[in-house]
Amino acid sequence: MIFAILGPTASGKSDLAENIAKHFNAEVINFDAYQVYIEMNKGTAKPTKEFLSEHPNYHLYDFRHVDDPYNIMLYQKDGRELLKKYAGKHIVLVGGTGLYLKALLFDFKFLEEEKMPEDYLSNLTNEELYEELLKIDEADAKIIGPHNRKRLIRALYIYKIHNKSKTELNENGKSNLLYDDVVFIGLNPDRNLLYERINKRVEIMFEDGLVDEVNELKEKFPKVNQALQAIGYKEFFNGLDLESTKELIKKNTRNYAKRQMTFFKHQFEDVNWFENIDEAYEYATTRYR
RNA sequence: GGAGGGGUAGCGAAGAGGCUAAACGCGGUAGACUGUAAAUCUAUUCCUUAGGGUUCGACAGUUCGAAUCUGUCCCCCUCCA
Repeated sequence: MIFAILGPTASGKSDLAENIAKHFNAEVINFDAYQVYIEMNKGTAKPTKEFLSEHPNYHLYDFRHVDDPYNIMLYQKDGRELLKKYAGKHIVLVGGTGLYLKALLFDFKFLEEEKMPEDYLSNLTNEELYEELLKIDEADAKIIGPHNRKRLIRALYIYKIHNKSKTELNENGKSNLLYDDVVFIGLNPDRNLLYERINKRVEIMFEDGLVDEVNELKEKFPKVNQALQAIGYKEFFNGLDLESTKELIKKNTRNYAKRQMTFFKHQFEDVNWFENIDEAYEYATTRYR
């Protein structure tokens, strides 16, 4: 069985995964875009290094340096290799990056490509980018909208290097589930409760030394920017005092949790939703063996 | 006690007779999503059975018409005593 555990941040996914993995003696594979980085610990709520070293069945955590950015294609490749390797065993997938999970389990195809230059099309205005994409791929342009600069540029870059529009390219990789033994288990705690837990968690991150970790990161990797877009890190660059920074992190995390729910609710079918981890655990362990 | 300034939607804040259910920001809610995804972007936010109904500290006025003008009252802030 492949148990895919999804839900917003601070919903209890990690605990649930740990319990289910223990019960089934399963391999655990992460699908969280930021827990892959070695230098990011406190702010990502990653399992501790001690825990990971004692649990060799945990995969795709803490293995990548922040100056060597990871991406969805690499994730898909690494993840699928692991799924193949442990095909005979129970597997637990946990994480918060819905798109990574989709790319792993569904029929998404990624072509080899050069990294997009940082300043690609930076001379064009949003309107010009939008007009350009409308000509090439009207459907995608309409989905992206005229203000979503980052994704407009990406769509145009795809066309430039692959000579096909995003819509054309995605045709061969529709939303077909590639594995037939996947059980989706979703955690959806009461919103107020979730927000309380998020607030509390951020407090604990600060107590645990998040500030030191961020300072160290800034010092060691002054040029890294991808990793520092993460919530719990980017807020330290706003020139705010510590208390305001903390409140901003709480707010951004709450907003993020909401976005995660939207993605999981709408991008995955056949999810068994639970309000708390006990019900979810009960479901997983009594229904499957 | 004296002199000023102010009370506007969940919060901050514009508006100084009709174009105002009230700009804008924040927060909230809903949504989009195929290579930066903890990213990026969109919609909505007084109530509503969608026809309307109640709003700008309270009450009473002026006016065809008031958040905007007048009076009284209640709060808040600053300065002088």
